Amino acid sequence: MLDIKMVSANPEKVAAALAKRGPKISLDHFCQLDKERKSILVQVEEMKARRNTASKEIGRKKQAGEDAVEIMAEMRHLGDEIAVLDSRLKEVEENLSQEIMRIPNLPHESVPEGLSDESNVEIRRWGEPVSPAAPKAHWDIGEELDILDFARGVKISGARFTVYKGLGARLERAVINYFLDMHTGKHGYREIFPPFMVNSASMLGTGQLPKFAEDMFHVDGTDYYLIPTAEVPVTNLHRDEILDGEALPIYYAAYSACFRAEAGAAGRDTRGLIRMHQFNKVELVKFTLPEESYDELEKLTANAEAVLQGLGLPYRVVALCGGDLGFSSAKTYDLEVWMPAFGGYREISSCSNFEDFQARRASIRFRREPKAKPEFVHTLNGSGVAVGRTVAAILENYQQPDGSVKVPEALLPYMGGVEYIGK
RNA sequence: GGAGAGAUGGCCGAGUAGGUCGAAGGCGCUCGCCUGCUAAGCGAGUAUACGGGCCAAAACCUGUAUCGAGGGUUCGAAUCCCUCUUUCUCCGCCA
Repeated sequence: MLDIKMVSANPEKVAAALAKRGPKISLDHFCQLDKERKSILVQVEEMKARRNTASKEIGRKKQAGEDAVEIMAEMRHLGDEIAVLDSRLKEVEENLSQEIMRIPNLPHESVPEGLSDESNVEIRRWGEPVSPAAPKAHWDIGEELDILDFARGVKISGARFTVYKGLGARLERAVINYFLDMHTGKHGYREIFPPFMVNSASMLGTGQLPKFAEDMFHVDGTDYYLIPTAEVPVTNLHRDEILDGEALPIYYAAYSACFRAEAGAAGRDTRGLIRMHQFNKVELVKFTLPEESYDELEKLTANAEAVLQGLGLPYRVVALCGGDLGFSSAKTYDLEVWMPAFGGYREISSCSNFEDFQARRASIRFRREPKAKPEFVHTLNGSGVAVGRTVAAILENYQQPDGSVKVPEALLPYMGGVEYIGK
């Protein structure tokens, strides 16, 4: 969330920055609530101050054996009035905090103008997209080789679930390990294996709640949600903490299964591994000094790119325009991998700098010096990268004329030396 | 799941017949003094949020709230009552 003080002091500036995201986001209601809150606060605090002095006076009188009945009666009235104002204040504050949580992050100045993904700007490409004459889609390859079983996924669970079998299951596991090993090795991230269910406070901390409840799976009768990404548990690791400035930046890499309801995606990507209710992902999360977060975003993106390069998968990097930017993000690069059967690039990673937007909501701070005032850290995260989509890309990019799939060299150690699937 | 005991400031730890307790004391930390350095010693200071004084900040002054969270009783609650969360110990169950 944004800083309430900052918004209320510069509503025009904030509105102008938000305009980049598209349809006007009105701040009028927010400003009005903020004003109301302050005026009630001034009144009620003055009344409480009076009550506090009077209460002390009563205590003093009683100890001195004097009569205090009159003041006590007076204070009873005042107490009633305070109660009324307090409850109104609470109501206003609740509305205000809902209102501030509804306002998205301000896009960074470098974010391209534009309202749809068509305005996203390609930054660079890596690798030569090569497609066989008649490329097969990964779901056909997977079924022909009997390593993906969509029909049985539907039977035992439902649409958007699949079963990996044999070398398919092994390939998925190999990719996970390859990613983790590269990030925790060469790239210097600390490995985290988080819970796959978190409480609502964590979901609020990273911004999935209150706005996006319908995108998640909730465990009935509990306060638990299935995580849509490891970003949630890993970023919340330091919720309500004050970190030592010396410890920054902190780099975490986490594998997790991810669960998404995909409400509103009916009919999209119904075949294959692209859009599942459950998928695997290795996520990169950083906590950094504010002045370093944009450098760190570049490095984070490069780290995500490195695994695609290591696998020899062609991809491109795209800077999201204002209209395509996620709610909490100030700037995002998407990595899109080449999918031969699709004949185009598909998103496989999203790397974002949230600046202090998540940190403020989750109260993640640091001190530059031991006695210095706490400041909010900047948080970043990026997929490093989506595993299911990577497997899909491998199947399509490494398909052979004889129907088999060549295993990328980097994965050989993880595949027990198997060089081809289906041979 | 059952029984019992806890949850206080950066840390440790007082504080239950409700009143001057934002909270003793200690440690740590900061600044100053002092001893030729160090150690010891002396003095002062040392929470956060949100308001107001000054709608340009900082500093300062001041108010309110905060002793796990929420609610209640009361003129007044760290202290009493209720609910919840959580930690520890024991029992049961389980991977």
